[in-house]
Amino acid sequence: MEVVNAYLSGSQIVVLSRDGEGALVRSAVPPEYIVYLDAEEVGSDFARDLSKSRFVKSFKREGKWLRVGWSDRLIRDDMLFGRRGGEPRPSPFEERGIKTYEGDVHPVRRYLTDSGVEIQKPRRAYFDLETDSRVPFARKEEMRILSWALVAPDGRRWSAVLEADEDNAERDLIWAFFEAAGEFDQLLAWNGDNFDFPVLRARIEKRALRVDPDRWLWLDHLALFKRMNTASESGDEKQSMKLQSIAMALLGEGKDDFDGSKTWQAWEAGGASRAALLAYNVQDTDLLRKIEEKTGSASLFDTVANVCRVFPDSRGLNSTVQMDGYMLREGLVRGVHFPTKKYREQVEQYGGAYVMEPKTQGIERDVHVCDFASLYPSIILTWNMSPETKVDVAINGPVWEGTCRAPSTRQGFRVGEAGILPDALKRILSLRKEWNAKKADLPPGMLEWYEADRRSTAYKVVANSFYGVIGSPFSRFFDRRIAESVTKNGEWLLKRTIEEAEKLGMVAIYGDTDSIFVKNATRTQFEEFVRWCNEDLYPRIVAETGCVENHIKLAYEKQFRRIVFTGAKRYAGLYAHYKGKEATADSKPEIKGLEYKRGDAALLARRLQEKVINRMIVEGDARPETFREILGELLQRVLHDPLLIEEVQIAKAVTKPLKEYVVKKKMDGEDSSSPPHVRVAKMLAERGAEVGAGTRISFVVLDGDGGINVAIPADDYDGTCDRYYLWESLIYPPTQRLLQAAFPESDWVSALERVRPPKPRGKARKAAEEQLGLAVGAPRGIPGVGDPFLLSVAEDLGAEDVLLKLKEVAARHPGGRDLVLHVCLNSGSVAVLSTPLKVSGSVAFLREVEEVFWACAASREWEARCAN
DNA sequence: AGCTTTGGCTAGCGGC
DNA sequence: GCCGCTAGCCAA
Repeated sequence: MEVVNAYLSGSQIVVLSRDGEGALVRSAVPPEYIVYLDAEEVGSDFARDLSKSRFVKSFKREGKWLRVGWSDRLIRDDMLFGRRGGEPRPSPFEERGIKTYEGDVHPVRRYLTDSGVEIQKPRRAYFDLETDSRVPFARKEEMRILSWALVAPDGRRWSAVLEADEDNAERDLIWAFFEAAGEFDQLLAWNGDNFDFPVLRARIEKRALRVDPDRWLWLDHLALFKRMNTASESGDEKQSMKLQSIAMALLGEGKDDFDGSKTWQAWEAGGASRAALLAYNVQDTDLLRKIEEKTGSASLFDTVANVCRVFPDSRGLNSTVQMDGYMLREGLVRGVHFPTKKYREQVEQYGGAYVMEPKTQGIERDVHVCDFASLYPSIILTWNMSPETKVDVAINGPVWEGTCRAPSTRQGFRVGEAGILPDALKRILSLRKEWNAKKADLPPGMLEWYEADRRSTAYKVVANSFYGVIGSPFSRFFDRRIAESVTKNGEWLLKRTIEEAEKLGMVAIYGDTDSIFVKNATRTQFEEFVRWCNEDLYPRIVAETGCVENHIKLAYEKQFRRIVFTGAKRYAGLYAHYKGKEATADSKPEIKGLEYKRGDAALLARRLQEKVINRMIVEGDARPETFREILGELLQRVLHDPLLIEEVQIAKAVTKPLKEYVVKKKMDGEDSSSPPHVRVAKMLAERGAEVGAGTRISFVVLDGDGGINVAIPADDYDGTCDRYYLWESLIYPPTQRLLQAAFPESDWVSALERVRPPKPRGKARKAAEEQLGLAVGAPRGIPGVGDPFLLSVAEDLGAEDVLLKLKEVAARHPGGRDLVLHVCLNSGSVAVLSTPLKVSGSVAFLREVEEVFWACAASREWEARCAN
């Protein structure tokens, strides 16, 4: 039997499936709250008590197991977790020291597992809601839906707009949506988990619509995209997760001039304006269809869901859920059950992989790289790691008969019969092979070819998630000892391999988790080394730890013609060949970890790094002058030219609700500052923007000169920012580190590191301050209302020029009239004093003033330096 | 409420 | 200027 959805509804599980004609068929099964117990552990007396208990609805012996069904969920919670009332107390099983198995498993999961039904491919549709922009998400119960659009994969589309600002009209609108959605099983919306889905549920309730939303599989397209699209080239693609940005990067379309924050106004205006709202709504929804057409993520996920026997909705995206689905069935078939999942307090971390600190000097040439094929899965297979094969063994001395021992953790495992985890892994990997073979037999591009390709990828996804799930304290399969044995065996294999390479005169300059970078070897020597490792070394050393199978395999992956490291996990290199295929003249460099790859680096920083990498790594230019020239040119631009917001902003996500950012108290009792992106996030939230966990905050630093940086939302950018900060903190350091690593003998520090002219001090400052009647040490940073504000004092700047420019700025600024600006000329010194009336309005003005001032200072400074 | 892991780098803040 | 700490992102 095949099932497209199943959910608890009242006192039954509603099961939906599509028949041969595609019609939706409903059936119902009773929900079961089951716990498995080890019969021997329970003993006959307690077993009899249980079987007679009024809380127990079903009682069955299944081999060594007792299968006990509770009368309902509350009884289950009470019996297993001691959850009734407020006071936690030990459960009857805990009191007797009896382990329970799978007691937490949800009735729908239980039904899917026990019945062995197949998960059908759902009929998919995409949708998007437009809602009243005046209402924040927090009050979604009052958030009127203005329009909706629904698009099918074949391009058919439905949409509707609110007729009147009345409850009945909205009721009709929502009703029409569910009528259109009726022929589909799975509904996707961008960021649906955090917006469209909860809004729709809230409005169904508010308008008392007789619709059961559980009848559909709700899948957040953004969450799907994030999970499935892991490959990304540069930081450019990580700037924004907004639908329009992703569509732009992926499809080259999507930018719409409609202002999403003004939906209410658009609707209220009626006529063409309301039509534009709906058109925008439909167009956005169609982007989802196009994104899927391009990526195939949802199709792949359908396949993963089918393999794991989970439903393809947002919940099913979680690895723990997928593994639960796969393994519970696997266990049932083999007569194995897994522990009940309980809430866990934070648990201690375990040790992970080995990362070598790069041992390089400048740009290295001809570096060979090998890596282990699927290292963690092959370790689990080789050492037969599984909860039920785990066994205590002697820590020292010979390995016991019938067991193997992880060399670092000294954890033992029985060998011979495959454990349930390795067995499942083996099946998954062999299925992957099968589908790969089928794929190879089919003409590429055929429907069946795509399906085979997705199957193969789906099995790979599941196999790769095994280790992570074993290491997760939130998973049923969590086993710290096994997880640590996996990582530490990896370390052991990596270090043993390095040792052997170095015995042969090669030099390992870097390695991370499963890879080794080697120099002082020819291609043939390295090939030979890898072959020897596979044929001789691994079978031998693995057998010495008691293993009876060896799945460890090393592969010669690539050779770098040139490569430079700035530290662990950070490098840029150019291939000589990749898997034996020679690089061509237009081969792109491989860049890892550098700011170029990071979504939280300023665009100017990424572009500079890219340019320098291309020059020194791709083109092989090794003259420091080349780079000094590039740097000098950019510095001039950064200090003097107009800069676009995209070039200067930084974007960072807040990872939790704003309230949860703990504000520490300083020694003086004052609150300490949050990170800049959090401060800006709070500003935006105050203005009414939706800022939740995961929201990316784009901001610009106006003043990064000591103390706490002054940052503003990118939307407030008016062309002014702290250009010295921009250069000294954001743009130059990433490239400086790269150049320092590549050309260690050159000096990349003194000349360009500090470009901010020194603040005047001593006599010049004092004179100006006296002249202005200011106390020494006037307030820094953004002043409060009415505070006198000493911006800067400097010597010998061509004071007349400065004054002229300042007047221009004052005249241009709308709030200039309210701002008292004093410019003091005193024997060649200039001081600017301002009394802002309203901080928010005056900040930009003040910054512009300061900008002018320092620009003059900087050009002097720069000229002086160039002359030297 | 639900959650795949650990290792490493960098920036910002506060305290000395 | 250094160090401890938080935070975010990336490599594997």
